[in-house]
Amino acid sequence: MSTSTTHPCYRIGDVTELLGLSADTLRYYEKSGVLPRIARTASGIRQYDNSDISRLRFIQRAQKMNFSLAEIRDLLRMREDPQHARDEVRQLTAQKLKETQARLAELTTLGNELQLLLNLCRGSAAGCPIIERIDDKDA
Amino acid sequence: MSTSTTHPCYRIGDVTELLGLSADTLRYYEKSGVLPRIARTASGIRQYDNSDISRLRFIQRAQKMNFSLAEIRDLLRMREDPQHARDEVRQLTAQKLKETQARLAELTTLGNELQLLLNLCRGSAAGCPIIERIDDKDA
DNA sequence: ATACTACATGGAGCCAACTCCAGGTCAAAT
DNA sequence: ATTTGACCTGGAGTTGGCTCCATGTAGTAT
Repeated sequence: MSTSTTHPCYRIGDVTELLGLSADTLRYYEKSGVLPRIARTASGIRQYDNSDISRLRFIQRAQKMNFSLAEIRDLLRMREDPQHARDEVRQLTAQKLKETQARLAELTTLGNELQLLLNLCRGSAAGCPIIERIDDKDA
Repeated sequence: MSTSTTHPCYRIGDVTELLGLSADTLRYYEKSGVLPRIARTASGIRQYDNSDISRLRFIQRAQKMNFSLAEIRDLLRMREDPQHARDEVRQLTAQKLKETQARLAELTTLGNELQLLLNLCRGSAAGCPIIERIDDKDA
C-alpha cells in the first residue's frame, strides 16, 4: 500500500525557485553523487519528488553546519538507516564541533590581534603602526 | 653610502629551512607577484637577501591574520611607503576585523547548534536524533 | 669522467563547490 | 511553421594557494 498523499513532481526550474539553488548546482549534486539519480520523464526531464526536496533541504541545512558535500553524502546515506548509523552520525557531529571550536579559538585570537592593531593607530604620529607591528612581532 | 652591515644571501634551500616554506611556494610567490623578482646569480640561482626574508616573514604573519596573498601584496607595497599608506592599511585591517567578527558570530551559533545536537543524543532511544533534527528544523 | 645535488623553467594538476558553455531536444505558443 | 523557452548532456573554466612534473643546467664530490 502506497501512501495516499499525492506526490507532486517538480521540474528543475521549480526547484530553483523553491530552494534558491541554481539548476547547475542541482545537476552537479546528482553528477557528483551527493544525490542519487533523479527520476526523468520519457523525454529526459528531471522530476524531483517530495523526498528529493527533503534531501535537498537536508543538504542546505547540513551545509550551513559546515559539513562538506562529501560528508553530507554520507549523512544522507545514514539518514536512510538512522537506527544503524547513530554512532557514526554522532561521531561526525562531534568532530565537526571540535573543528568549529578550534576555528573559533583561532578567530578569537585573530580578532583580538586585529583590534589591537587598530587601537595602535590612535596615538601614533609617524609611520604606520599596523605595518610596523606585523613587521616586528618577532622582535 | 650603503649600510655597512654585510648582507648575506640565502639560496632557496636555505630559505625553506629558515622559514618552513617549500621551494615551490617561494617560487610561486615570485611568479604570482606577491614578491618582486628575486635577484639571481650569473647562473640564474635565486639570492634572497635580508629584505626578502623580512618580506617573507611579513607574508607569514599577515597570512595568519587571514589576509589573502592579494591583500598581502598590497600591504607589502604599502610597507614601502607606510607614511602615505596609513589610512589604507587601517581600512584594510578594519575590514578584516569586521569579517573576522562576522565569521566568529556564525561559528558561535554553529557551535551551539552542534552542541545541542550532541546533547540530544543522550536520552533518545529510537532513531537518530541528530539526523531528525537536521531534517525537520523547519517543522 | 661521472655521479650527485641543488637549483632553474614553464606548465599541468589538485581541492571544493560550483559555474558556464556549446550544441541538441522537446513542448507549447503564435 | 516556426519561434521561444525550459530543459538535456558532457566537458571545460573558475578561485586561491599551492604542489608536482619533466627537462635542463651548474657546481661539487669521488
